[in-house]
Amino acid sequence: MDVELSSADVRSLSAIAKALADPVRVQLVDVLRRQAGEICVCDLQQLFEISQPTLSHHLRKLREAGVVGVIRREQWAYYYVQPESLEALKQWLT
Amino acid sequence: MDVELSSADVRSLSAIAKALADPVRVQLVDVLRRQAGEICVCDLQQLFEISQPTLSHHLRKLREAGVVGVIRREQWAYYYVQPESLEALKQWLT
DNA sequence: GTGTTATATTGATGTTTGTGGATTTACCAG
DNA sequence: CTGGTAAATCCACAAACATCAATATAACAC
Repeated sequence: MDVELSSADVRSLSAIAKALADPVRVQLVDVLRRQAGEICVCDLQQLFEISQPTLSHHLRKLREAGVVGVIRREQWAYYYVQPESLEALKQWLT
Repeated sequence: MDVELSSADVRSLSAIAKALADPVRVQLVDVLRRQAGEICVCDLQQLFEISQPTLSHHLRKLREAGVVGVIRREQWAYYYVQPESLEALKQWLT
């Protein structure tokens, strides 16, 4: 595509970039993408040396940007990457 | 590549994302990439409805992240995209 | 019901950010 | 040298952010 970005595009792209603008969140997305499936928050906790509220905060940021989704089963929450959001950024970078 | 990200990779990727985590900067990069050459700051001023110090601030952020470079000729400063930096992010997203 | 576990939210704190007015630096033209 | 212009830096301030302790919510086990 070669048309100008709409202001909606600009806002959307910068929002996705903002979601990735933290080392913890880049690593979270990396782990989730590698998994190619869902990961329980309880498992993420062991991979990151941050407090539980901080992890929850970062997952929320990613969720609000549409980068990840969550499904709750029983008492657990399973997160997964939503590839479309990252695809938009990738396309723009191409 | 399918190896784990090093902590340097993580920091580098999040730093580039951070540089793109603002609508003004996304638009700046978009304009610069479209141009496929150098653009004078004096021309950028007319495209953006922000003060000169604010524009300078955003260009500095992009510069510090290695996303853009600058060359000074006479009394003007010409900015250009450094594609390698964006390529790293794009590769990770792929 | 009580107790336990998983996750989210609240509240507080220190840090970073975006913004623009005022100033400075650097370069050019007389 | 003086005057003018381009761009960066300084300064202040409000808003957003990352972090974690404390608390709340929700689902399970008994």
